Amino acid sequence: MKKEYSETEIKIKTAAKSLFLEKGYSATTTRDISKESEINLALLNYYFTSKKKLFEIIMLETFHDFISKMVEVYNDEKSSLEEKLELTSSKYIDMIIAEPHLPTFVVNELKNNPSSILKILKGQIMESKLVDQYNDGVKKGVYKKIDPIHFVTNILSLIVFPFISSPIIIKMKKFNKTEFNEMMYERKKLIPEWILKMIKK
Amino acid sequence: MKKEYSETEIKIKTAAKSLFLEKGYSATTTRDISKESEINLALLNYYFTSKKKLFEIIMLETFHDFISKMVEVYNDEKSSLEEKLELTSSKYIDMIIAEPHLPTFVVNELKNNPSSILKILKGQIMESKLVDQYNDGVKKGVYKKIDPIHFVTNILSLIVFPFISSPIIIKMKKFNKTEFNEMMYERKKLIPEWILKMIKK
DNA sequence: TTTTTTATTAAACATTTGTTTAATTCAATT
DNA sequence: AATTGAATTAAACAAATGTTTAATAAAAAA
Repeated sequence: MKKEYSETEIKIKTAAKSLFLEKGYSATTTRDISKESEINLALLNYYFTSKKKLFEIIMLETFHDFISKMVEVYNDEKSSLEEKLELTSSKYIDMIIAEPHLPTFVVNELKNNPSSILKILKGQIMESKLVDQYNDGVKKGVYKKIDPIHFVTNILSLIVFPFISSPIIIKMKKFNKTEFNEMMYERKKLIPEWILKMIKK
Repeated sequence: MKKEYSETEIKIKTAAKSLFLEKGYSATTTRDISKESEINLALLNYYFTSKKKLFEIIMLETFHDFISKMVEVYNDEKSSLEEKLELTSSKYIDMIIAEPHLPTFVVNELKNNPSSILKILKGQIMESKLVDQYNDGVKKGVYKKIDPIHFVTNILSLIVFPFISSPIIIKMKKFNKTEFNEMMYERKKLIPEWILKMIKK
C-alpha cells in the first residue's frame, strides 16, 4: 500500500510540506516549491501531476500522523485514564512545539477538504480505550454524566488552542518564543489535572 | 476617527469580508469580490487602492469586534467572576454561531500580520477586571496560584476551539450542523462550571 | 555497444490575477 | 443650460502562475 518515493520525490514533498504548512495551499506557488526543493519546475507535474494532487498527498499524510499519534495513546491497554491524559498532553505538546504550524494547517485546510481526509477518523477516537475508561467512571459514579464528546474536545482544546492563538498570547504577555514554549511545558502537568477536576463529581 | 463609507464602499466591504472569512486572503480574488458585490472590478482599486489595503481594513475591523466583545464583559464593574464567565461563554458562543468562519479567519491571518493588528490588544485583557478578580481569589486562598494567562487561555480554548475543529467533531459524532450548535449551546452552561473547578483549590 | 526507457531541463503556453487607463455616465454647482 | 468633478464602465496591461512541450542527458536493458 505504501508508495516508495524516489530521492527527488522526497525533496519535492519535503519542501512542499514545509511551504504548505507555513503559508497554506493558495499562497504557495509551484515555483516556490521548485526553488525550495532545488528541482526543476516541470518535475513537480512529472511526478505529482498537479499542485492539487501533491497537496492532497501531503495533507493526507500529515493529518494521518496528527491523528495516529493521538489514537496510539488513547488505545493503550495498560495505562489508566490519568496516565493517558498525562501522556497525551506531553506527547502532543512536544509534537506541536517541533512543528508549530501543524495545528493551523490541519484546522485550516480541513474545512476545504472534508470528506476525503476525514475518512481517517472513522471512530478511532470515540471508540477508543480512553473513552471506554471515561464511560466506566461515569457508570461507577465517580465522573459526571456528560456526553464524552465534551471530554475529548476539552483535552484537545486545552492542548492545541494555545498554539493556534500563540501570537495573541505572546503579545499579551510580552513573551518571546522560548517563554511561550515554557508556558506550554507548564501545561503538560496542568492539563491532566484540570481535565480530571472537570470530569469528577 | 471613524470613516464614513458610501453605499458602494459598503457593498464592496461586505462582499469582501464574507469572502475573506470563508476562503482567506490568497484564495479570494478581486474578481470574486466584484462579482459578489455586483460592482465593477475597477471600483475596488478606485475606493480601496489595492486588495491588500482592503483586506487590512476588514481584518482590523473584524479583529477589533472580536476582541472588544470580550473586553466589554471582562471589564464590567458590577458582575462577579462567575457571572463574567457565564456572560462570556454565552455571548461568544452566540457570536461565533452567527459567524462560524470568524475564529479560523482571525487565527489564520493573524500569523501573517502580527504587529499592526495586534496593537488592538494592548493590555486590554491581562489588565481587565476579570483578571483582577481572579488574582483576588488567589490572594484570598480560594483559587490556586497559577499565572492568570492560563486562566484566560483556558476560557478562550474551551469556547473557541470546538468551532475551529467542528469538521472533526461533526464527523466523529455523525452530527449535522444543528446538532453541533446544540452541543455548543450545552457548553454555555458547562464551560463556566469547568473553569471554576479548574481554578478552585 | 546499441537501444530503449527514465529523468531532467529550458522554454513556451494559456489562464488567472491585480491594477491601470481612458472613455462615459451621473450628479451637483455655477 | 453649461460646467465641473465624482462615479462607473469596458478594455487593456503586465506580471504571476499552473501546466505542457520538445529536446537533452542519464540510466537501464538489450
